[in-house]
Amino acid sequence: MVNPHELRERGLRLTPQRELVLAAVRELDHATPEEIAEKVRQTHPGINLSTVYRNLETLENVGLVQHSHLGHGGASYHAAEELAHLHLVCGTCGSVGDAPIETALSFVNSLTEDYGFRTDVSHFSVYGTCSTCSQAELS
Amino acid sequence: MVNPHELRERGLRLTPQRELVLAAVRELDHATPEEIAEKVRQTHPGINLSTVYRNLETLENVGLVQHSHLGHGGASYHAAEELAHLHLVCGTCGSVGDAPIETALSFVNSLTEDYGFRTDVSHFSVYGTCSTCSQAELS
DNA sequence: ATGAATCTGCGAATTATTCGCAATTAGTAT
DNA sequence: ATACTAATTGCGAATAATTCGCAGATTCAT
Repeated sequence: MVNPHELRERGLRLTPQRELVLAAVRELDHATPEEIAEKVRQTHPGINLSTVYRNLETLENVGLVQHSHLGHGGASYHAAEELAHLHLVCGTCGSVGDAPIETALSFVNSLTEDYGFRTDVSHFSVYGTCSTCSQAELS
Repeated sequence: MVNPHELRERGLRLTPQRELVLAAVRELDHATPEEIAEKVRQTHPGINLSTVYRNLETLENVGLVQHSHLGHGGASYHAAEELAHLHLVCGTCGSVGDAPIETALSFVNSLTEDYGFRTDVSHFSVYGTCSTCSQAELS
């Protein structure tokens, strides 16, 4: 899951913790630091939460992982190579749906044209009500 | 600034703290609970931060105020009657720009059509890089 | 004026994240 | 292999933001 060279090439040391954090991010997809720590503990029970936070930051700095802000505000991490997509966060049930990034293309383009604002699509979140909860409201 | 009846009509008691919190939200526009407390303290020095939090929640429940999540995650409150607009949050300098809600209209519509997802535009945030920071990057 | 329910203040509890520091470890030079 | 330096880890404490419990105060209907 983790090629030692991808870390060394970016000037990072190869530690078991770091490799496991990266592997966990890749396996879990959109996980909180706490969830990532949980996953890592399956093979490395002693890992400290601070170490997870620090490695996430380090891995993000070298471009191997990214984070996005979903509903509540707590950051959620995913592998950089993962296809970027939109997050549809339901404020009622808390579910997070996905939509292809192309859906936002013309919207993103108009922000660039009109305001010079370059939207970071991977960091982008949409809040609202999912179809399930919308229907439940009617009854 | 605050008509007593708007609170009573919604089943809320009229307390100085509550009125001041609502007035502060209306004056400040997009303020954090801490900033709102600060404002209220100008006329009511003793107000407790918990009271501010509780009143914001109460006022939101009856539809007088709303909150949105900007950059970092901390909630920001504004009056419900305020014109809704998009927030363009710059991840580099932290500035928050505005754009008219119409910019997102077709985007919002396609989410509804394709996914049944009803986007809550007032809760909507766009992350990216503002034009100033974009230009600074080039040098 | 009285009473019940609502609010407030206060301090403690939570949750999420960061920090300082000493001990350990990885990678490099010998 | 050995030794050295800098990066990294674990740990516990520090912060920051928010929530909670509870006792006393206040609002509002009677």
